[in-house]
Amino acid sequence: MTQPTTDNTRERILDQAERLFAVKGYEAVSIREITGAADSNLAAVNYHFGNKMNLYLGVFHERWLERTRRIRENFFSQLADKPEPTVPEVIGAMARAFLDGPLSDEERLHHVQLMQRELSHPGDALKMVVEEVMLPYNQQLRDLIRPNLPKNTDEERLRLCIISILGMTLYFTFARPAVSMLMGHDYNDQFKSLLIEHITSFALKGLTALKEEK
Amino acid sequence: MTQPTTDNTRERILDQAERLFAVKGYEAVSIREITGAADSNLAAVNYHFGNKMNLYLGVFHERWLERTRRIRENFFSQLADKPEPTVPEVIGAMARAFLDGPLSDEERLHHVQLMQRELSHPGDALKMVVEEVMLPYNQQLRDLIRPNLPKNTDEERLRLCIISILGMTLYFTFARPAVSMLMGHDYNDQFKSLLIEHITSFALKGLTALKEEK
DNA sequence: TTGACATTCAAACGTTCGTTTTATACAAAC
DNA sequence: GTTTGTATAAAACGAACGTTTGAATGTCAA
Repeated sequence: MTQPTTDNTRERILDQAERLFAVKGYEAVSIREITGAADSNLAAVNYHFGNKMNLYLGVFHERWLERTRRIRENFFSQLADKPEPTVPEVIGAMARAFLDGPLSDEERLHHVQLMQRELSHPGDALKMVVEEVMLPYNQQLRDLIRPNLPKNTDEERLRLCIISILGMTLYFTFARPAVSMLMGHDYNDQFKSLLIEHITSFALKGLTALKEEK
Repeated sequence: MTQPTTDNTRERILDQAERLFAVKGYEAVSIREITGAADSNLAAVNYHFGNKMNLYLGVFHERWLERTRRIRENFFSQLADKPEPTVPEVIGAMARAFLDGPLSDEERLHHVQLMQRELSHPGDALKMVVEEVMLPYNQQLRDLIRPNLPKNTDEERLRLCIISILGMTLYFTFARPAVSMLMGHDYNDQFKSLLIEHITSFALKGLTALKEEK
């Protein structure tokens, strides 16, 4: 083989780093723990990524962004055969893409946990998360929904609605342990369906608030 | 004076520990940083609290719970002269209690950040947060709202609505930097008013989804 | 004044951390 | 065959960590 395994170690480190950073947080994970889980040498992190923070940013650039792309693709594929999707179709597609989409339960949790960490404790990755992901996705959602709203709909209020819907969806993902305790049962398939249903109908009704401004 | 300052050091440590734990997270803060900010000796933490984790739990028990109590009091005082408050009055009071209530901007941020950290990365304080605060508060909100809903309203769906409204409200607090970037301006008084208005109207409309179940 | 107790302090404990260094293995290039 | 470059390995670095120790200080009752 010419290129047998160019960089298997690097990929294994990224995998384990994403998992551990998501579960425990940046400071709570040591390089030794990551390289141990990745079956590689301690110095491999510094060889492939320079230092720990660069590995953290690498997780976002080479893993997290990829997951984001898959969620977005799933979202648009749900609307592919609908040239002019209705609002409930858009909202439903978004809820399904996040809660029942292309990611496994574990992947989805890690994905949102990493994002969550940057949102509540802004670090070096927040700018990228907002500018490269949240801003364009928010705008796409607005553009899909706006044709179905009154022409004089306030742009600022529409933005707040989109943020609310996404925030609600994220909340049901990363606060899963608390939600389970509050609801009295865990996240089985039936409950996930109920969640998607709830988010869709609640958000759909919430959006009607836009039609009643003075 | 008989009891001049029984334990001033202990209180200063709790103050600084809450601030630093909220801003940086548990693992990112060292005992040396806390005692330095509190102008006390390094060993004071271990003398007054035993160890670092006990100090963290102490922050929740002796600071965070107190803040929760003040928010709840503010909420109920808004409804004090209304024996049978309407749904918009309840929702509005909740949004104001969280976003414009008795806490300073800094206090509110720290309060929600601490809570947020436990929700997204469950630790030893999550059980207390959910059982002593979220469960009773959720129930009180449900009891206030239910009289104004159809009698056959599904209890489970109502719970989901309450969680959604609280989640939305929390989201606008702890994700403030991201929201600012998405909205294009910062959290001044005018924007906070707009937020309260938005949350109230969006949640009110969202609740109407409960009336249309099969 | 003495004794007992509570609190503060400086110093050190052993451990773990991120990072660096040095050496080794192995491929392709000359 | 030698050189060059890439990847992994073991060992060590100084710094910072949480925690413990034992002496010093202050307070109040006897």
